[in-house]
Amino acid sequence: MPHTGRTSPGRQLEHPEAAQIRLESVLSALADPVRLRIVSDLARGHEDMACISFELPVSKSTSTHHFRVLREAGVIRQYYEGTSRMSRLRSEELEECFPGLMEAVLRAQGVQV
Amino acid sequence: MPHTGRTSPGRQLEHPEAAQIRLESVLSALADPVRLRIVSDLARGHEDMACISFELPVSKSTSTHHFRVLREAGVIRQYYEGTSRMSRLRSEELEECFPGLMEAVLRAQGVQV
DNA sequence: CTCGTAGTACGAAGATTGTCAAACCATGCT
DNA sequence: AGCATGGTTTGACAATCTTCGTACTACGAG
Repeated sequence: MPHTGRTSPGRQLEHPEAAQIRLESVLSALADPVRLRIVSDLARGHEDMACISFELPVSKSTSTHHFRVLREAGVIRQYYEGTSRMSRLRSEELEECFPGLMEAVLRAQGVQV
Repeated sequence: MPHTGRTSPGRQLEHPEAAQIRLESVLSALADPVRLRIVSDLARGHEDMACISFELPVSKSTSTHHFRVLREAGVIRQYYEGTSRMSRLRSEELEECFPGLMEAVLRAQGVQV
């Protein structure tokens, strides 16, 4: 099977554009311990991690739910890589929309920024 | 009744100490349009405003609820002044706990910081 | 003392949220 | 083809949240 060395198509994932990211949604997304931990882990150099490698204290479906909330709020970007789904922080875009916000949140979480 | 020129005792209002303020609670408190607006109004120079002068698009009881959420999260400090209740941002303490957080949120709300 | 004003307390209704299990789908490997 | 793995979907449930109206309390003014 031809594999161009790129990501498989998979299903399309909805992402808001940078301009559509709303502060309220971002704050809401970050106001949960599980999601705050996901974000911290991503910021702690674990960019492009598969969902499974987060070892969250919740079930698979709950995990899916939290990643979706983060994605739809515009906090992370996700893409398929084979059978797993990778996530990364949308740092630059968030910095553009809400300068200093993520940095403040991450620092409050004890993440080296 | 002797009136020393100070605030009336009123009922005691619960406020978390600076060290007890949790990031998650603050984010949660800010993740609501009504409360975000209260905070913005307070930051926009309307320090020490009585609840009533906010002209919020909700009923009195709902208003009380939102102010309490903000107070219990440690975002605002409230005290009685006669029959009305004054509120002010706990800016310094928040800056101590989560440097840059409020500033980022307020700027995202278009408030001059 | 009486009245008006500012706010609180107490349900209650309705929406949203976090959680799970079970069934399902997609990809990659053998 | 068949299977294992990683993730999704659906439906359910309990907890929490936002909202309201009504009844109540506290203070100040007349």
